[in-house]
Amino acid sequence: MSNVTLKDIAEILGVSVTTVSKALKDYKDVKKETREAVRLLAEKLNYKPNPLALNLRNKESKTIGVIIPRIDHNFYSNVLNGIIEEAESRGYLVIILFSGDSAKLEKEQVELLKDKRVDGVLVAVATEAKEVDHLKELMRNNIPLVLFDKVVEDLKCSKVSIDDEKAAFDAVTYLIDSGCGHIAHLRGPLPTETYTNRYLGYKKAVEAAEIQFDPSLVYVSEELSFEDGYDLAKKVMSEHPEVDAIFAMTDLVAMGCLAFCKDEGIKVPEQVSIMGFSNWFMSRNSSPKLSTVDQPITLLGKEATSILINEIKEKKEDSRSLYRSVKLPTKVIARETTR
Amino acid sequence: MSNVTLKDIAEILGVSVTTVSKALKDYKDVKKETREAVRLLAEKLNYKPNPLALNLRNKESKTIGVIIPRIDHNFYSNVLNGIIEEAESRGYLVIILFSGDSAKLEKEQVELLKDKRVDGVLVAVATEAKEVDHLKELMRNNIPLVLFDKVVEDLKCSKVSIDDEKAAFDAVTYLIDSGCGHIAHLRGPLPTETYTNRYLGYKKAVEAAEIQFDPSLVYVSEELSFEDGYDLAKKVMSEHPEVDAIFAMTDLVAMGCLAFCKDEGIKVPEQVSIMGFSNWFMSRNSSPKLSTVDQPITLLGKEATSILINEIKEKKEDSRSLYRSVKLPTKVIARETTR
DNA sequence: TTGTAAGCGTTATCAC
DNA sequence: GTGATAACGCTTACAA
Repeated sequence: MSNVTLKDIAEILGVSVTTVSKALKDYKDVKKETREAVRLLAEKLNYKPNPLALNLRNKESKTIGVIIPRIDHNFYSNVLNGIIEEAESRGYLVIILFSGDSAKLEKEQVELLKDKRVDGVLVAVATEAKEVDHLKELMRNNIPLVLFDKVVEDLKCSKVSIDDEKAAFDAVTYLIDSGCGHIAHLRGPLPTETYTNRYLGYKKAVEAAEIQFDPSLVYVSEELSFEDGYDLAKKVMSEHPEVDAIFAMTDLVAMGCLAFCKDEGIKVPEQVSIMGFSNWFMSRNSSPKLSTVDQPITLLGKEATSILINEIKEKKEDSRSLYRSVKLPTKVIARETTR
Repeated sequence: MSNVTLKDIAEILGVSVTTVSKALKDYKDVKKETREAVRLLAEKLNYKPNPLALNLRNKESKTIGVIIPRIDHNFYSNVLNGIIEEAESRGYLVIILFSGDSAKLEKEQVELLKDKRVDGVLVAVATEAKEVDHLKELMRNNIPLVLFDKVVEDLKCSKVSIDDEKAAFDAVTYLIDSGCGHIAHLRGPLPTETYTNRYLGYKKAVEAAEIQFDPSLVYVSEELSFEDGYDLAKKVMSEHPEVDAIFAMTDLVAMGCLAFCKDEGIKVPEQVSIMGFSNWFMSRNSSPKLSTVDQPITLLGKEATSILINEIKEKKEDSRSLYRSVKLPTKVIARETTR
């Protein structure tokens, strides 16, 4: 059986609880033999300190909370991978809650975590979350907070995200360098910063190459779905037959484009290059294999967690440092849908 | 600010902590006015009981632990969806740990959860886990345990899984009913029960239709990858040109088969029907759209969690009931790769 | 070198 | 009606 307490050990050995506690923590003021005896018995009884008691005494839970919009999405499950690994290796447990991309639910989850006394919180803010009062409230309560993925600029806390603008810039520059001059861009819904940044990168790359920027080459996919990609590719090709490259803001949409081209007998990449975004594992399984942009997703989770835990430690030592803002670099993966 | 305690309220009101506690819990033996006053102030100060203290007192953590092989896999992230939702709605938080399909790591994670005093544990056992001593140890410690997905038969605890055998039986029967008589089966690696059950379902369906069972029509995919599907389809068609249907144990492999057929100009489903398994979201995005078997994955998570929490409650009341063993039913989704 | 006592926040028990 | 006390398991001044 388990659940051995200090008291149990103390009673068996006929010493006080204090002594047992000290012996186990290598206090110098306990006699060698006593210490040995205690350790031996503790080992034998498989003593493990009760974290519930420690939590209460130390006013910490050794737990961090994570709020993400959803989990059935490759991006977030990979981030979680990094978060959980990093947290575990540093002695923290992770509690996961979903916001379902609803500002209201996000607020409730923050509340729940606060009430549960987690030591710190990691949030990928909901798409529709404009208000950040609940996050400010967290900080007012002196609970370390780190934002990741979707980031709110005017909130004074650490942030970790992908450098979407540069990623898109690099991807489009790659297309241009490979000889494409009429590049269409399929972007995501407007209010989302991620997609706006990718769009901005596209625009800058085009302009940097001294190609006239043509707004009519930018299309919006609302659903970010395979079907959207298929339909939009059709639209692009009929409205702009001169197009020789499509840069889609996510792989699934790019694969829709690819399917359309195959169905229409449009040669990829000879006639039209296709560049995706995310390096989703399925992108390796298309034929031709999709070129895309790789994001260090797991690293994103690790990094955010590492910063958060550092802030938790700093808080305990009253040595608060400046908030960090990290943008992780990406890499263009040229496979077979680009020249 | 937060972190208001009973003591704070008591001091302000000039009553004892006991009275405050009672007032807040609707004890009948506290005067109406006192109760009102306490509640009002508690509300105003936004008092929230400190769960760390409650945990210690009640010897429970209101937390359940989950061990899964990995998270970057559609199946497990969907299960987690169900687990977290159900747990949250019943007042429990969820801690997630990975086994990486390693028996050794799984053992360590179980240990960690035990030390952390979670109230119950949910495990999808690692593929290579043959030994279950660590799980037995949990039960010896009287910590409720529910197994899900991969299940170990000779362990006395509740289990929730998909009825793989019946699912495969139904899928293959569908193929037979649609006129296929030479059905190849692509199964997963041998020691895994899931794949063996699907294989058994395939075999039974064939035999039930009085078709001579031919072991050479069964192929093993070690990697469960798209490429495996592609290569295996090639092998099947060259070794058994008479084959008019392929039943693959997972959608990704089925999509590999489909890609091979397309490349070779084999008409699907006219010449060869293809049936996948899992109803992975991408299966809707192939052309033709993949027929498959839908599994109630999120429900699996919900169900396992519900049973676990019930057992936790029963344990508190010393009213242990029998272990439940649930097999969730599946559904054949006939799309365009079957007749 | 060892032990006593207080405290973390809560609640159940028993006096008053 | 109300409150003092003990207890959950652990740590740490402070005494002895």
